[in-house]
Amino acid sequence: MIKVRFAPSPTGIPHIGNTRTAFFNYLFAKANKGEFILRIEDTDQKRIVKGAEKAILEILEWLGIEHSGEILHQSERLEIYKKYSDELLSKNIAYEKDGAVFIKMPNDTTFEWNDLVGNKKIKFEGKDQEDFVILKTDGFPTYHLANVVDDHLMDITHVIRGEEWISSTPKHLYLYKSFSWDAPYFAHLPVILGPDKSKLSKRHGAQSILDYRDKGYLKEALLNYMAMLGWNPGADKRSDGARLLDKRGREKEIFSINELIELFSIKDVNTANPIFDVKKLEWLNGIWIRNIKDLDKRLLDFYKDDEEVLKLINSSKGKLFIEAASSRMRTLSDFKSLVSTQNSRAKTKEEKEIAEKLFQYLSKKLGNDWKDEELLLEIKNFSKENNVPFRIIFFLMTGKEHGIGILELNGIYGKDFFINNLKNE
RNA sequence: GGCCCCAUCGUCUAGCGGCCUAGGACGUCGGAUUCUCAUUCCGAAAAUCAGGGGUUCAAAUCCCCUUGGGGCUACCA
Repeated sequence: MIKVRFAPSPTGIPHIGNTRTAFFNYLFAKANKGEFILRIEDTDQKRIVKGAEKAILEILEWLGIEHSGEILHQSERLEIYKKYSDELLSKNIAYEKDGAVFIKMPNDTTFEWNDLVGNKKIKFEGKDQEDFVILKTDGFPTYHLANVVDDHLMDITHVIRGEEWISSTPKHLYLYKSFSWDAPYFAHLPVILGPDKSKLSKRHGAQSILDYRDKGYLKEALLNYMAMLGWNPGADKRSDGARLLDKRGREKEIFSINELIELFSIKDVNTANPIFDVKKLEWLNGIWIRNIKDLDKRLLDFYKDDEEVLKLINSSKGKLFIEAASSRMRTLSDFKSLVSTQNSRAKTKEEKEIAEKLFQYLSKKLGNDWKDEELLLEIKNFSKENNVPFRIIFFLMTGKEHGIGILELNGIYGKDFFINNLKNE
């Protein structure tokens, strides 16, 4: 049975790259009816960041990346690593120096494996390998030891991790060999780069999934985007060998989590480093906002601490607001400004005169009942007769330069809203 | 520096020897629809497939070199 793991170290809040690694492990497990476990690699006591583990769990939970079984902490398994370190010491594969345990790397061995990403052989010569520490003076193991021991003990079949681990894979291979254990399959995912082709970092704006969540991105969009960064469903998924197409006949790129699970294959992961493009993420988020069936619930959750917006959504007009706003949102945070009745700026003197004129005009033509069709017709007439561009009229009537349509606002607030704005200083 | 990975429009990518005068998407620019802004629709510009050598009847696709980018080079992961 296939078993994979996500093994973050709590030394910081995971960014898009780390999270994608977790997601690919999850997709791989799900796609193969396997198991996905979570292991916290807290072996570097000095670098542990308070709250990091909590953030990791929060991210996974929010995205719906569920693990099975207990969450293991390497810091609670020190005796185990000590035991295996001793074993290598007794086998003369390891030696002690300055109170730490080192592995003596053999010069005459070639370390080679077939990497699942790109399906290629990667080879390192023993002579290029330096001895390395497996047990530190503080009694904690290094990643190399703990990782190999745990992966073996937990029957991990596939190690899917970031490409930054390629260089240390020979160390791991040697450890497996020294313990006479079978090594798992390895799949090294290319790291995601920032717009300037450097490693993704704070400089590239909000970096953790939590930040994106707080900015109003949907998990569906984030997951969809992360999956498409460096992966795409190969044509071989279809019996006729054709590409997956959408309704318009274009290559499909909007995928639900279930579709991703169904289509995911590690063979289809790209070998090149993709660059994170927030523009495409925004576009995807807009698509998902317009397609998600429970937008109202998402908004309620997103604005759970915002009384004002909450009241609006829960009001009898809530549905109309959401409907009117949905095509105009790229993130959930757009909702608030969209439904706000706050004037975007003051009217100029000239605009005030037009507003008054428009008010008189509409009152005269429409009387007491401002019906949609007539309202629209009269606005157009006024626009034409007085040579006032529609965008000015929109501003005068709604108080904003752009936003939800006049007819939609008429349905929500009725004529008083417009009159107020026209009369408003 | 050494070792390793990578290389198709600005970006994400399709492509696995003939279907490629290289397709799609984001972004950009035009246009249509439209009550502003969006949405939706249509169209355009945008890659001599990093460069150079091979192999082959035929190469974006295979091989080599160069260049460029990335990773590792810690008693960090």
